Amino acid sequence: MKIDPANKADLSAQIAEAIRDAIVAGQLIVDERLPSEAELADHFSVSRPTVREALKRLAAQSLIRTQRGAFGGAFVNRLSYPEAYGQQITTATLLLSMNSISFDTACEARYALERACTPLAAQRRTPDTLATMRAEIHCQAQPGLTDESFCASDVAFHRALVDSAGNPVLSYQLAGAVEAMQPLMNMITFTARSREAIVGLHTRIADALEGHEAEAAQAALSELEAYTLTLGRDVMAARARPKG
Amino acid sequence: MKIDPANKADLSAQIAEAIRDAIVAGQLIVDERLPSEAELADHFSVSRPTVREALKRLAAQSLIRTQRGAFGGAFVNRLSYPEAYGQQITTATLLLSMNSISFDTACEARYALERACTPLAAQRRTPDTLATMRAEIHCQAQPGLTDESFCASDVAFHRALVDSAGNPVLSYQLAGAVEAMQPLMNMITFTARSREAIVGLHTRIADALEGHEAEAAQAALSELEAYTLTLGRDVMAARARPKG
DNA sequence: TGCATTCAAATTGTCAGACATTTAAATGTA
DNA sequence: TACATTTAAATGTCTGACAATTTGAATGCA
Repeated sequence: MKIDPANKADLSAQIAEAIRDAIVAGQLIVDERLPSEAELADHFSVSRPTVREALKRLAAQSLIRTQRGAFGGAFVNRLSYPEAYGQQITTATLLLSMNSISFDTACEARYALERACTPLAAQRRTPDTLATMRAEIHCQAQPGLTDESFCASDVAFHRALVDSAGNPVLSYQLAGAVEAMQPLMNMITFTARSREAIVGLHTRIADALEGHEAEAAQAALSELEAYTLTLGRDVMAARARPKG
Repeated sequence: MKIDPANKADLSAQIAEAIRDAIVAGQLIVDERLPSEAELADHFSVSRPTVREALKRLAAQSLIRTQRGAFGGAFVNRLSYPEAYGQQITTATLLLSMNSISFDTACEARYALERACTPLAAQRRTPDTLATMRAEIHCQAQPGLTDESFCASDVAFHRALVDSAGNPVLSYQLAGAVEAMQPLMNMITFTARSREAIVGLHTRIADALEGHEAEAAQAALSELEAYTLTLGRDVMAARARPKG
């Protein structure tokens, strides 16, 4: 973990990068303690606040954790799946909300990725993930549900579908695609009829996975994509219309 | 953007979270200027260094950018694709390297996701992405290439394959899956014979995309997955063997 | 000796004030 | 008008200090 060149900009960013590089390169092992802030300040010839700003940058990325007290300090953090999930979701959500992505584009990406999971899910689905899907389907069929709660349950169903594939890397990668859709889905008003249609397709997917029928699941998923697209387009058309 | 409760821990984290929530909730628009550090310090009743630590946390996540000078300050940053790519890649790479993911699991996830792109890629591939794939194939056929350069070119090929789908959301989601595999692939020693096989499969994929043949591309991709898996397993077996 | 208590040291968290640097607007001048 | 200078506002950095927290060792007592 070395020095900064004669660069003149943003010392804390440079220091953070140097430490990050050391972690990524494996020079700092998980749970290893970094030098104290005072030692780091001395090493990089900067003041302690500057070092602290650098450490906070790393903490924001879950690369380190800090502990107060004697023999405390900053430690290289094992990036856990929940932490990675969280970052993935907030990043994906912001990317979609800030870059005027069309509903179609986001929808296409989400369903393409989910279809990638169905063959594995049909093969490996567990009683646990099936039960989750059934429970969410039951929840979606409740009459008094708000649109927002319906969307939340929809997301939970799709998450269970992805988890059925039994591949944690896949679950991590899909977390963003599934969760980031929720704000877009929340713009849709779900009529009783559209809810019924969605619940029916969800049931077909769960049935297919339970019966280890990959193609049937994929077909139902594609139908769901097409139906979601029409719902989204209706919303856009209604917005474009001159009068309410 | 409001107050902190009577919580006693880590003011800078609380402040960062409050501002982040305001951004995610849309209370702070892209390119909007945040109050100055002094004003924020006053608003939250903390000192300026504490505010600065909070702002550095947000800067590390590309949520804000800062500008010096008069009428400078912190501005809500539009999360661009390149920035999101970068975060995606480092997070995915660390997740894989720190959690003892098996080669098989990572490989399965990567190829499942790539297969999700091939139908779209076969439909929308452009002369540009095809040219990139051809160029990388040509590069991979060079005799004097190091294993590392071969891997780098392999990653570039797959990235072009993903980009062929013409869906930026998909490209973003796949960035982590594709790039994070590179360290794992770097452990493999590519013989002349295995390189030949891979180049052959890459060529089949490129040909299939050029001819808009989705199934052929998918078949070649599946063969490539199987072959990559055997290469990875050979490495693992060689490591497990008692003597060199 | 054995155990509980106390104390000291190390380290992060926070604060206050100051100065340096950068940038753009305002001002002055030819 | 066009250009140079000044000025003000803001971030970047430093110094020094104190508070809070945690651990380990020293201490006191039975």
